[in-house]
Amino acid sequence: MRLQAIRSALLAWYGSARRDLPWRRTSDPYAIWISEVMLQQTRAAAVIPYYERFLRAFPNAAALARAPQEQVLAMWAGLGYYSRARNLQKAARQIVESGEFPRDYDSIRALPGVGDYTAAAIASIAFHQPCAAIDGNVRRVAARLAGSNEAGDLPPRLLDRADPGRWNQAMMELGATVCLPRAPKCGECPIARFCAANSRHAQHEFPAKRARPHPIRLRRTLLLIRRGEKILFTPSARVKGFWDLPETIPGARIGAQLGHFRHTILHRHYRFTLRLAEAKKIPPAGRWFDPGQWAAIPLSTTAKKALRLAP
DNA sequence: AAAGCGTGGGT
DNA sequence: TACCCAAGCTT
Repeated sequence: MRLQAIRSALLAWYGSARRDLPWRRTSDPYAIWISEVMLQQTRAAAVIPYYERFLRAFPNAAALARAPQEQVLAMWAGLGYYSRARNLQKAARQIVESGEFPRDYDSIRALPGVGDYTAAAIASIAFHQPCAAIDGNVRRVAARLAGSNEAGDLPPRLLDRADPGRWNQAMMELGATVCLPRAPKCGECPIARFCAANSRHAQHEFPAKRARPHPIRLRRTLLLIRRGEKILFTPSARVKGFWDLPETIPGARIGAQLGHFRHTILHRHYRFTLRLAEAKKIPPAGRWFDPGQWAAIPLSTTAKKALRLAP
């Protein structure tokens, strides 16, 4: 494999074709860490507004460490995989405790919520350490390049030791914009001439696809219970740490149907019906929030969708 | 080590 | 509509 020729071709392409993403304008390890955690299993386009708001609210590890967890979850609401937000804050407290952001791969890897990929990304981008960051994009690019689903040794061999952070981002950018999972744009690919899969017209064979759990369809009713401007919320039955509209309240009088919406949580496909209701006795865990408070509390996505239907 | 964890955009 | 799957980590 012509490693140096591949490096030159990909880096030349990255120099001219990369997207302008906000986390590429910083060299602050804290900001790079936040962006990498937000990007776990999440598209760049979805991350951008969250990244900007989060850094404004919590500009450094100390600010994140001292914030109430409710405020951190409220900022994360809608981004998904909420254990990321809890781990982020746990890690921020460790960083403040230790006095500085960890600078080497092993110490970064030891932070809660940071696995092999994220540690390598931070170490290479923020600290110029020679670590290959291997995410889903890089695995796919490597598998096609080598024409094999056992190409795990390729990313570290290919890593550009002169600028590992830039190299890792170039590999991921190629996977995210050109070497796409279902319909790769091989005609636009700067390294197609080195690609074993492309030469055999076998791009679709890589990577091997995994089995998925079969979908489950569910129906649920949410209740809209008002007291003046305030609405009754209860702890979410689906997403830990979030507030949702109640589903059932003993003795409640169920009234008019206000609308429907769909919501999927992993393989569970819900169809929700929103109904007006009145309740004499409310559950002890219930709390009343008016619209002015909704931005400051962790509100589940189902509650947000339901409230859009409320007259 | 397989399974659980969210959501939204693309096809 | 239905399905795919994304800059993964934890237990």
